[in-house]
Amino acid sequence: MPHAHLDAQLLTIIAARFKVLAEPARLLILDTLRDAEMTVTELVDATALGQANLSKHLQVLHANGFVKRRKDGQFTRYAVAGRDVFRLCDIMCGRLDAEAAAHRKLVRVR
Amino acid sequence: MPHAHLDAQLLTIIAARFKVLAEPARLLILDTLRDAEMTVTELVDATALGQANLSKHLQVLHANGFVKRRKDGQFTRYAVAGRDVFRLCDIMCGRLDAEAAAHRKLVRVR
DNA sequence: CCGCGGTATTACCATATGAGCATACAGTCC
DNA sequence: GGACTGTATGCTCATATGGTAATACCGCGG
Repeated sequence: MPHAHLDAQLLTIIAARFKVLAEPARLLILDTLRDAEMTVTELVDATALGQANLSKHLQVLHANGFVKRRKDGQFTRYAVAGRDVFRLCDIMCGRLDAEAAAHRKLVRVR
Repeated sequence: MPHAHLDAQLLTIIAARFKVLAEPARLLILDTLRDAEMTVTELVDATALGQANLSKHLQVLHANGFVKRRKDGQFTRYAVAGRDVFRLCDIMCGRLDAEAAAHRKLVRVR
């Protein structure tokens, strides 16, 4: 059967989620957290982002369910909430690869 | 083996791609084009977006490889370039479903 | 209790971008 | 060629948002 079209309101919500990932800094944070739980300070060191900036991005990521956090004394330890984020990035990268290949084919007509 | 971390420049490119999808209007366009090739005017009717606005969004979608276009006389017929866009949306929707379910579980403690 | 390190928040600026209008451009038919 | 339809492009405005500095908050150790 044909696909049911999406409601306008749902589209807005989905767009908002994509917007969270539409930011190099946030992708960097997610990539840095890929295999390890880290504190904010550790992230500051690892990413070279400002502390306030980082903290705000972490709030956004958390509010949208991309990272989970855990209070540990005076520290806050962040980790990615699920692997599907990376699946999204992988698909995007796949698109980039395909385009790059197509480009090469156009340029080098051998 | 552990995953290789992504280059900052690549992250910027990926973010730019996500940004294209971070817009309800563009998602609406893609959804409208899901199963059919359409002209700009048809899209204006189907989406209730302004013509100029629509045309600009189509340029963005095309520049980023999400739609392909075909000149047909004085018409320009647009179509989705690949199905992977919908895979991206499906993953996002899956996330939303999971959160909704978790919410219900929290609210209705039965 | 007080200072301190770790984190979150607020205020501010600069920038980016979506919407809409007007207009330019292109192809078709008379 | 001129009028008309279809599409793209500039321009302007309003808004949203990322970066940063200053500061508030919070838990811990002395």
